Amino acid sequence: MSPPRGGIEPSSASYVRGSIFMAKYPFREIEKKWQERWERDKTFKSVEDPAVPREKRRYVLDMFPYPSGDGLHVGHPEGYTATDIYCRYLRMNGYNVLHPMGFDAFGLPAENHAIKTGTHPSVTTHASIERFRAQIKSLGFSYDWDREIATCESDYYKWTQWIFLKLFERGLAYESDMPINWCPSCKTGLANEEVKDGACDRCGTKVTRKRIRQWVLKITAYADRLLSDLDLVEWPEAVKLMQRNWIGRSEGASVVFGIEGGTETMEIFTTRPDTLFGVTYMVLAPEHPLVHDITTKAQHEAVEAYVVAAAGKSDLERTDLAKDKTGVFTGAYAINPVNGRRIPVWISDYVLISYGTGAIMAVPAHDERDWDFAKVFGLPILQVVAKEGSPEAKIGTCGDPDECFTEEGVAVNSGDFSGLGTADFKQAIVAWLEKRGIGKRAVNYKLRDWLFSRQRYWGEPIPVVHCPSCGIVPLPESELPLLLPEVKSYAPTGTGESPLANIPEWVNTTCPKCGGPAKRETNTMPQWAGSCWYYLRYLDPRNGAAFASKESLEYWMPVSLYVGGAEHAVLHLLYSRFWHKVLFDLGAVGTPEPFMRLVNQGMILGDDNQKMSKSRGNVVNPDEIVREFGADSMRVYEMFMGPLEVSKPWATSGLVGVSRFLEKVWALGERFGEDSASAAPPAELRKLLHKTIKKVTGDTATLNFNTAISAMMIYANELGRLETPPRALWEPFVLLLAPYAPHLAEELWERLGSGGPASTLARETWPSFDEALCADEEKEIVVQVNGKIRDRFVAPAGTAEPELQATALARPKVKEWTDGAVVAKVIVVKDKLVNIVVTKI
RNA sequence: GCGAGAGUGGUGGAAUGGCAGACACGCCAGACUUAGGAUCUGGUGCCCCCGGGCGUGAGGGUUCAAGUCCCUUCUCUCGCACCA
Repeated sequence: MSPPRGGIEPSSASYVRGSIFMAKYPFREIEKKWQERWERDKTFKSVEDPAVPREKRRYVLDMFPYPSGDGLHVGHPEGYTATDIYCRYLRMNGYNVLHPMGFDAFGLPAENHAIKTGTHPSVTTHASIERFRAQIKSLGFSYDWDREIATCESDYYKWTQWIFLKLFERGLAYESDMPINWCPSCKTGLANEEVKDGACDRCGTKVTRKRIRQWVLKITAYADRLLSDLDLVEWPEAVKLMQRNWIGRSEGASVVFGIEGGTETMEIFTTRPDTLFGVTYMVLAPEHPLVHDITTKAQHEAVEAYVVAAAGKSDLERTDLAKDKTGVFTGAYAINPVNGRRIPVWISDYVLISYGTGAIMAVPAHDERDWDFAKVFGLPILQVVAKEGSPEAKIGTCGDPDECFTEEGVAVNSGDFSGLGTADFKQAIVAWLEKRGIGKRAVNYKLRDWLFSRQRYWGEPIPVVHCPSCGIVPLPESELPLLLPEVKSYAPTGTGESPLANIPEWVNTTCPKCGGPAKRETNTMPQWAGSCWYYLRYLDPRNGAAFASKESLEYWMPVSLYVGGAEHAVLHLLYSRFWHKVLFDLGAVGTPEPFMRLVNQGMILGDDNQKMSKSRGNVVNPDEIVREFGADSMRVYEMFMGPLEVSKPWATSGLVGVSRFLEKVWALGERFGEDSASAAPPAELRKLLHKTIKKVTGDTATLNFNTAISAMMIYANELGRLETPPRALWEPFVLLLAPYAPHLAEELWERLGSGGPASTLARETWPSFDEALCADEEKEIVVQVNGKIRDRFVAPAGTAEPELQATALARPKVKEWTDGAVVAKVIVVKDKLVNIVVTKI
């Protein structure tokens, strides 16, 4: 292939129609050629070679995409490019690398599109997958495509269903008919994690409350391990913190209060058992079962009205912090176990039925929310904690407080406990309560069980049947996969029933246990189900007997590096960890955590610094970029924009700069000729080469791609100054560039005559550097007087401090600043600087 | 409100406590050119009496030396938000 030089005819393949831009190098031919060759030769196929020691294996994973109808946007390739560069770098360093790609293919967008257009979601999903795959391939990523998976394929979701059965067997999947978050637009229930600011995370519609039968996964049973095992993984602290906050562990005590004149008792959870003497009222959530039992006749009507009103409110209305507290007195009184005091029991929607016991002891003096409530209803406020060292703390008693004090301090007005510090009091009172059997140490979590069923069509059917005589019966494993049936209408019913409920021939079945007539479960699984374990299927994607063989699990797991967007910090990453731990307990996987290291790539914003969106009209289409500038330019630009982890705006002008760099490299390759082989490399450039190898090696290994590219640009610029680049300076550079611009590098490598038609540089040895050559023989020494730079001179590297000091002090320019002053101190930093501290006379 | 992160030229961004602004875009000047989002060379933080002075959101502090460490404060982004 002889590239055109100078003028290019419009008919040339390098001419891009609709653009006045003309490439100097034929990236389109080059990229096509190498992509075809990699595919033909299966260059990036991963094999479990037992000869490769464990420390030379890496599993590098991208968060797989949901193939939407819109195709890829420029944000997708950012993470994919990062992992691809890293994988190519690892292979050149002798690692055996597993780097797969697949598709998260069940989900609502395809189903909604199907309803609108009448095309089956399976058809649109497969079309989208085709499109995504082609787009991803156009960027030249080194995936092992033989391991591609799609979560909507029955040989994949067979194992999603299998894992569900395991969860069910272990009592981790159960039915419930609690009120749930319901999205009226998506017409399905949502998990807590899918609700953001009271709205559906997907479509933004305000969620309502609905009571329907649901499948729920007992993720709370793993709360403690999900929390503590965060210490095992190398993840961004921000993500760990988000998960810790989401799990929300809090330690305290549960305390039982008796009800006056009755046998009922009321259990509450508190993190401040040291404030028990300050309880002036109690509050039950409106849904609390005790409400009906203890409400007095006189209060019955008011209470009933409040309960009905609360039930009709959305969570958002109930949890709006700005609104005033509301509530109703039940007429009942509880007895404070620590002092026998009689305290009124109220109901209010500021107490949540789903946390703790759904009931609280109210200590208005030391809790903002109780304070607000007490102020609204004129309830007494009794201070029982005083600031350490305050006069109240000393005398152990005090008057009415005029503000709420929520910090720790010293107990007052607390009987024998007065004078104790908060921490000591907590220990003492828990012991006191435990001795009397009316309370104990307790731990509570914000984390709720995971609402797992969706009232929609395009998802994995839940593999259980409902039998009138046997109850809920799981399908035997041999009946998996339970296929998603073809339907004529997959429109959601909106009633809380899945469209599957309308297919009698599918719903009506026989009970696997008793053989009698039974009905299939008609809810489907949420989109998260398939993505919970896909990283395991890549290990052994065609295995019909297990989700993955023991050998493949043992060979590759855990994932060494996982790259994806921060939006999954809680959702996918928490769910996935949960399933993995269940599989670990089953002995099905060998590691407690799936993803050892996690990196979140930053978002690529539009050139207006706003989130890319169709409505803003600032979306950049990667296809156009690849067509006009080539995949290599796209890859290198996305990595050159800035650090991987931060958000940064797209600027096509910046892309042009990168494109020019690659063109310069191509032109350098053109200049490389016969005489290059023997040309002696200039010493300075040889040093620069070794410095560049060192910099690019270090920066690639640590994913600091932007500075690695900068180093390569500097080197290419210097190399460009030479008449003919010597081979010894050129070859290693081509290898350094290879992970970043693989198509261009392969072509240049081939032109170097390095191999036959089947060859590739994908497994060539990464260049090494000579540390001695990276060091400068001469150093520029900066001379400061009182911290300001006044002069500089060159000294041999390693010159001793006293010598540097003497040289600096003798410099005429320095003397101008030190004359007529007393040199108080001289600081010398070897190879760097001399700072002369003077005091004026 | 609570928690986390970030503020550096006209722009994206570089800087183990030791030359602030690498690299790139843009801009200016020149060269080459029928032409150009082409190429090459040089310049480009601000002010200036051309000696120098000032500069990393603002204000303080530690240090011989601070973009970097500490305190205060402002702004922006993200997460959580009556979880007792």
